Amino acid sequence: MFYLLVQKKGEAVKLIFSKLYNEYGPQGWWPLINYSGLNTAKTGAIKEYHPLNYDLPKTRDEIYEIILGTILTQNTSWTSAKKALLNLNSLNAINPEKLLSLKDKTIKEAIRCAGFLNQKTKYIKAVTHFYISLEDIIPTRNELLNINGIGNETADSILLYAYKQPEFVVDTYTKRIFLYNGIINENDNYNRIKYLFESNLDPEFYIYNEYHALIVEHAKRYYSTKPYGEKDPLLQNINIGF
DNA sequence: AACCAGGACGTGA
DNA sequence: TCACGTCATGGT
Repeated sequence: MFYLLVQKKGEAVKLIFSKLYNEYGPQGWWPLINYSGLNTAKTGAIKEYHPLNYDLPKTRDEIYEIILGTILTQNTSWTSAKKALLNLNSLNAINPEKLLSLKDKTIKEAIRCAGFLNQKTKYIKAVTHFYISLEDIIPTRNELLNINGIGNETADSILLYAYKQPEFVVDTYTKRIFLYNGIINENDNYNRIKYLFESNLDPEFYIYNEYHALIVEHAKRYYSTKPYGEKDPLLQNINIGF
């Protein structure tokens, strides 16, 4: 009885991935300003997304840029977070040592546009000290969670997108889509939802990468204004038979 | 004018 | 564990 339900939820997880991928294609996450390789971006130019290129990030500063981005975009639109990153970039501060050489006030003004400037400045400095101490080692999830400012989603985002580790990222959009479609419950916590995905997908980082990015793309279209999901043309009635 | 944005922390049950 | 208030700014 329960087993059948679990199995159907697992099938839905797989089915929704293929539907989203067929609809939107590869998403090219995590966005990077001026990433290494390929063409020429001048200062301020943004190539940002890089579909089907799973080699990024390559450099130490590109990894660092993603870590900065995961904190800057907490409860904030990517548009705002990106502006903050561009401000930091114009200070040459998308580099851990350079960032720590800045005064708090300078950092705060640079990231003001992304909101929560006081706590995000603390968070960024904390993770930067940790990042320098790592010296090219891949951090563990618990190490990340012990840093002030890094919770479940940010830890998984860093592991998945900065370090290519197969850790599924669960965000508010994920909860919204899968709750609306009857695949999770209101009271399912972060790790339970994470397990639903990880136990039904091949543990490949590029699959988790695309799935989370596709969820965000789809949710921005149909799950941002209430009533959430009502106009979703793709997943409507996907839960029939549960 | 209220609501939302690619959340996390501190507190008190 | 878990619900709740708080953190800040920008766009719709």
